Amino acid sequence: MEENKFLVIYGPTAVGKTSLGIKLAREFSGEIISADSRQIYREMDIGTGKDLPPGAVFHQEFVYKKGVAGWYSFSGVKVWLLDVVSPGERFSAFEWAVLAEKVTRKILQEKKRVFLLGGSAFYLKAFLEGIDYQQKPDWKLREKLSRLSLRELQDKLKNIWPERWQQLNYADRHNPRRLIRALEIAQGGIRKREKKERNFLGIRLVASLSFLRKQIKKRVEERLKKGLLKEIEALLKKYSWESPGLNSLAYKEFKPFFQGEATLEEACQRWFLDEVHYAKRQLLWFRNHPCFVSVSREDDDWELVIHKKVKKWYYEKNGR
RNA sequence: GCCGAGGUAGCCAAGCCGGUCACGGCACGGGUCUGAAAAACCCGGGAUGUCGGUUCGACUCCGACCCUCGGCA
Repeated sequence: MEENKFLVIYGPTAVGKTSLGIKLAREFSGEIISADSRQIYREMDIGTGKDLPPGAVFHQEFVYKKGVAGWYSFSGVKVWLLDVVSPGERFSAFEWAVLAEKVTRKILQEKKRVFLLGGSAFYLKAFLEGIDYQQKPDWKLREKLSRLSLRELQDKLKNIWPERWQQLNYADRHNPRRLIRALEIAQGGIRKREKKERNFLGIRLVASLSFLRKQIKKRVEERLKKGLLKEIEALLKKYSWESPGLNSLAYKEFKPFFQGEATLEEACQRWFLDEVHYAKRQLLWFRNHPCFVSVSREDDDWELVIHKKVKKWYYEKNGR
């Protein structure tokens, strides 16, 4: 098996990545690593759309720091990195990339191909290209800095790390999170890390917004029927609205409802819109990346086209 | 029919006593992204119900009309 020849399947929510991934994995004997920043949370199945097969059993393989790595079988295909941490736990793109790396080795040991599949672009990016600076999140510092005004954060960064300030674009200079992160790196001494270079074929499965709107609408209704509200109630018994996991689509929108400040209908409307906005933002990633090919889900031959690309990727030299 | 309230963008909504290209929010469109990313942030286009009147000048004042809402009948 070709080492380090990854297949990446990326696309907006509700475009149909998972079923595509399972099909391809079966045919090309792959195992899937889920790149989903919300499905890493245990106990959050309906809202995050894990779509676990009925009676699916979690097979734990190893524990690394706070994360548990294991797999579920989807029609015979192993899907890794679901249910990694509890909803009360913070997680990061970097930590995900580390786990994904470890899982990768397991999969290769089994002589299987590695498929990375998911909609969390930043997670994929962290795995595929690495993250430049090494500096762990310092939540105490972040909390302290978050009390400063935008202006103060900007001035601070200009003083402490002027080069970084220069690099930031207009949008980021107004983004407290980015400024805080930059200050966090600066106070840690600015340690650079080597860039990663992965050999991969990226499939970017896309669709028009009107198509996605329809799909999202369906999903929203399905998930409500499946008992999303009950799932949230159960979560609230153990966690709170402040828990990292609960700050997810399909959950956070129901906070006003559960607190009596909005009707169910209003909450659902908000949720639907948030999902659409999310899909729109997802559509922006990787669209000009040289290793990604974009295929529209609305083309009649989309599956065929992808199939050919994958085949070429695995069986032909320089097949991209 | 009478009384009261009101008609500002797709929706919600500011606009004291008339004076630069009419505040915002949501939606919509376009983007950013290096350890919170389903996050956070940036940019953009659109509006004064209709007809008259007063005035140098009206979203703002007056009149009529047309709608909407609440109450009385």
